[in-house]
Amino acid sequence: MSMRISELAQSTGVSLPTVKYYLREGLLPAGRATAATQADYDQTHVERLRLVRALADVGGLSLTSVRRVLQTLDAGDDQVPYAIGEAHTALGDAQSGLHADPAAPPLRAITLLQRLGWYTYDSAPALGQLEAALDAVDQVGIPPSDSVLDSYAAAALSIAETDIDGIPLDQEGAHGAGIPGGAVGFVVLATVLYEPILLALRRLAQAHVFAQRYEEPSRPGH
Amino acid sequence: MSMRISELAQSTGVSLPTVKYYLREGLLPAGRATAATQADYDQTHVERLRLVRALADVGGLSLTSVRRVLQTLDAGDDQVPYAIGEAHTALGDAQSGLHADPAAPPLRAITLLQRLGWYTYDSAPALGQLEAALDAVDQVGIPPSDSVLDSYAAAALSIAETDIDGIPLDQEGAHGAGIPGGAVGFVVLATVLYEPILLALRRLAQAHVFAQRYEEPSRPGH
DNA sequence: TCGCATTAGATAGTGTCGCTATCTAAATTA
DNA sequence: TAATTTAGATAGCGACACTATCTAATGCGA
Repeated sequence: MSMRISELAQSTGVSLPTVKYYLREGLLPAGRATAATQADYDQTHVERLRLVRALADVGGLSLTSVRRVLQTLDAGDDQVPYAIGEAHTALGDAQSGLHADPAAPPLRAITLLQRLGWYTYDSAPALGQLEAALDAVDQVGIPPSDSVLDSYAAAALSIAETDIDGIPLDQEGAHGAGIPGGAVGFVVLATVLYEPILLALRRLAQAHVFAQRYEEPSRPGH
Repeated sequence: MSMRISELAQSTGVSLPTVKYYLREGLLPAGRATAATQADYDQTHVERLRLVRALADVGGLSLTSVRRVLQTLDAGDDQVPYAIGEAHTALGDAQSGLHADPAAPPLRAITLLQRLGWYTYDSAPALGQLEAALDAVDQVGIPPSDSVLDSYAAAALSIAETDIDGIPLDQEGAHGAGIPGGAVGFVVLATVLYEPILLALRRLAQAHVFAQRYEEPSRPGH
């Protein structure tokens, strides 16, 4: 299904100048050139473009991080045991401006994981993120108790099991042709794109629990 | 404990020009003026400044969102039943660039909540966020099954219960003097600042589950 | 008391990010 | 053939979060 650049823009809702910009930035592969001023695009471009927008808008990644994720996806290294590591490396510390002192070892995070009995590999970017988050929260004066951390960890573990269960074992996944399948691809996408779902559900659950506990005839909200 | 602006900057690790910028932007209250070119700052300023940095850096909020959160905190409306609503309103859609069509009702989100039997109040910003996230994830080709959503929801519910349990019932909370206590304050801060902890734990849990399942004595061959 | 550093307050400049606009020459399509 | 579209290049723009500079007043130290 061949299309021109203007159709590609139209069918994804992305403006034409932006499509050109993504091409320049290497976020979208060039079309098949048919002449000096003409190129053909197809369904893979549509899917790739939608993926870029999803990672940027929903996942909140910078275009630099999007590019890194796409590279990991394209590498197609579908060795399941490495998928998580590669996924998290691709995401890097893109998630937030958490950096603390990258030199200092994330002691509190490591201590917590040991208490939980979780496997750790020291270079995990998430360790640094966890450490920075714990530090910040302490400084603000609302340090989570160990039991709160345990609750969070238990919930995180259950989510992670759901995530891992979802990994497609057949190499080429079910998703679109513009998006490499396999374990790495799935893990990257699920990690980033299910995140906002989880966060939204947490907030909705807060409202639900709240309503239940403080049930009153009059409605909250405004 | 009185201090000058340069000490305030020093003791928080924020550059002096940035402190002045925050003062201009209304993110930090002015010091007590002692003369035309002199003002005193104290511990509340230190705490407020740390809070601003935590919300911005760890929570990933824009300074505009930070200002909104601070206003909610300062309003000091500690009516427990409204805390969640106000907290989420203050956070608004600051979390990500999720906006979809704000006119269209978030049908899928509402349907999901009904299936879960969760209380909904229609204006919840999180509903729109959930809807946008679900849409995006579908378009990319990795739609979550109902059972995945149920798992996520169960985990979210358990986290929310932990969150609500943590609300200090005594009005003025235990945290610093620069940070209003009470239910609204706690909920706002816990919602934003525990988020990165949860996300980091999820990733670490993924690595843990992964390691357990694919445990192998030697490196897997090719 | 002299003199230098610090300060408040105002205004202007900087660098990054994610586009958006314009231009040219070639090719397509009507 | 004339109008439109395109690739490719270059330049501009608006938001954001600072950062720098200036002025006049003040503190504080010797």
